[in-house]
Amino acid sequence: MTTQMMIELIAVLTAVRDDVPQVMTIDHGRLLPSGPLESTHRSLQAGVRAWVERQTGHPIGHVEQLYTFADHDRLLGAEQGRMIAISYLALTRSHAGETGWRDWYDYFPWENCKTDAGRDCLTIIERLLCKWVAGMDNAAVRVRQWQRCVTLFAIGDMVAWNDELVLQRYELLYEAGLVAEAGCTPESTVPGRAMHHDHRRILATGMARLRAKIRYRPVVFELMPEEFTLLQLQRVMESLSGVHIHKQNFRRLIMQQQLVEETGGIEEHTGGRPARLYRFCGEVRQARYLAGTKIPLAQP
Amino acid sequence: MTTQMMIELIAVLTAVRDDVPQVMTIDHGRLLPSGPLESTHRSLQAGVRAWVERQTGHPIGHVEQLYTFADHDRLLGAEQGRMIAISYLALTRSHAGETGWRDWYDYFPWENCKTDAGRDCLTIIERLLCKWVAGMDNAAVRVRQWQRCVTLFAIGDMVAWNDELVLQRYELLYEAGLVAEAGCTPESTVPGRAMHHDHRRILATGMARLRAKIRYRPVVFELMPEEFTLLQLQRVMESLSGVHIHKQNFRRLIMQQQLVEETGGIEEHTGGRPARLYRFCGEVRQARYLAGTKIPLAQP
DNA sequence: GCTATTTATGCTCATATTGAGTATAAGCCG
DNA sequence: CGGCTTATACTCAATATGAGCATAAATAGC
Repeated sequence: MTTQMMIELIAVLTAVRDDVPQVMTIDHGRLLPSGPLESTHRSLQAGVRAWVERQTGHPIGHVEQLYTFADHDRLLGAEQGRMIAISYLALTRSHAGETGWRDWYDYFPWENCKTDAGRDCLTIIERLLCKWVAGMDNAAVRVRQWQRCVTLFAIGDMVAWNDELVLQRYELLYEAGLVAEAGCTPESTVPGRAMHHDHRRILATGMARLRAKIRYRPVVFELMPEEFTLLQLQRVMESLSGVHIHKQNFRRLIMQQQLVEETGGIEEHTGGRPARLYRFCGEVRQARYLAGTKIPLAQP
Repeated sequence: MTTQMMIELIAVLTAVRDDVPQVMTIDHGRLLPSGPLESTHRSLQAGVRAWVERQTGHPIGHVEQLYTFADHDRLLGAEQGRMIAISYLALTRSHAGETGWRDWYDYFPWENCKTDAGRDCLTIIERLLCKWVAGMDNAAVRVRQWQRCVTLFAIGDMVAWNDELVLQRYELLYEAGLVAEAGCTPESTVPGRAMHHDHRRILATGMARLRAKIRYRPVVFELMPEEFTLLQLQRVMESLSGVHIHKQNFRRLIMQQQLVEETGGIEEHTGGRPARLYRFCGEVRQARYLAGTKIPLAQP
């Protein structure tokens, strides 16, 4: 009855470079950093850190658990028992061009609504989903699924785009047969890079978690350099969420929450008036850290 | 190097009975329902459902993953490899007095700030924590730990009580040696029932997750009967969060979000004017479901 | 030097949301 | 009937939010 299991640790390691969110990959972008839990690992987190740091050389800041999977897809041999995958979200500061980093939006172009490429991709998806539901026999099912498409992809502006529904959107596209999870279908009809196994889905889970978390916890600062201007901070937030932010309101909210303090330094090369430099000071203000953070994320 | 693992599934099954949140236990309240993942289970969720329904007879509504643990405390024998525990939060409607149900606040009396018993417990904790930090050598550490106590337990009204920090509070008490996790220390100085292994900690994780989730997703309705009055709904929310809610504002927010619709029925025996009965209608309004829910949770 | 352009930063204003309270309705109990 | 309870509608002030105007201070082109 009871079977022994193999445990695999998988990391969605994210950094932001030149205002583009990136994820660490191996195998030419087809796999996330991952490896089996070993007896030398003192804990699951330690195991993830070991695997990731072996591949990047970076110390990782924030690490948090994402999800534990054990689908029947993940069966090993009949006698060997099942494979269980424990996934983690890890954040690190900007890197100096090591290999393995790939843009988030290479895998999920439709999630980058800020850019023309993202909007074009959404147009394609809209048409394909329309065709998908049109081909359904049952009218009630057709209506319900179209409703789902409309809310998830904000079709027709009836509903606002919700940037946190990365996973739900991916799963809808997967159900509709518009993405190839295993990468073995070269005629995948929606733009975007595929990954092996369910790694693309795990990446979606990590993106969704991070987009949700930056709204109420000051985790963005794990991705920022020691000193930064407020516009740099805003650009990072925007690139992660894929949504525009009203500049003046963003500053207002950041300042009034006292998450940052001036370093006294000035960034000269802004292309305009020089900007003040700030540093994160929420670590010491533990009260505020636990109380949570608010970020204004407006619609395009 | 790579070791095989035993997987244990653990459920924090919650229901609300007579406005008191309860958790399903076994072994006279000393363990959460749990059992090993078996090869007959089609998925992890299915395994949890199987274990829980075997013990309660109830169909469970909402099930969501909480956390996966693999502490070194959880070692089996040297050769047998480690034990991994995957915990789940499960919700079910009110039950008719089966055995095994225990009040949340038997284990965490201090989390029930609404009641006098809860406030008394907090007074005791405040004194004990004060003594704990006073006994520290390093002044800097003492200040930092006292700051932590103040923010987590809202000591001295400098910070508002945050009902979601159940786990952080428990871990602080544990660090301070004020609770006995294994239940083998009869002289545990803080009120509250103990559990075996780390089950009390897992319960804390579940409580924290549920308290956080009811604020932005309509999961409360999983705990409600088919028809209910708005006061009944409010009482359930209050008992889960352990915090008072302003009645009129609560109604306003629930109504304007259109999460419920009138059934046309009337609850006569309210002790005052009869109340209208409502039912949850958010399942059909998927847009609103995905968009999220807001609940006003004020301070005492 | 002057002007257009760019970014930084301060401030205003209408609107929406929230917290708190008042007022009235409609049942029960003695 | 008056006194109690709960239900429900509405008001009002304080805050928060979304959107925009205005000014400051740099650079680039002429």
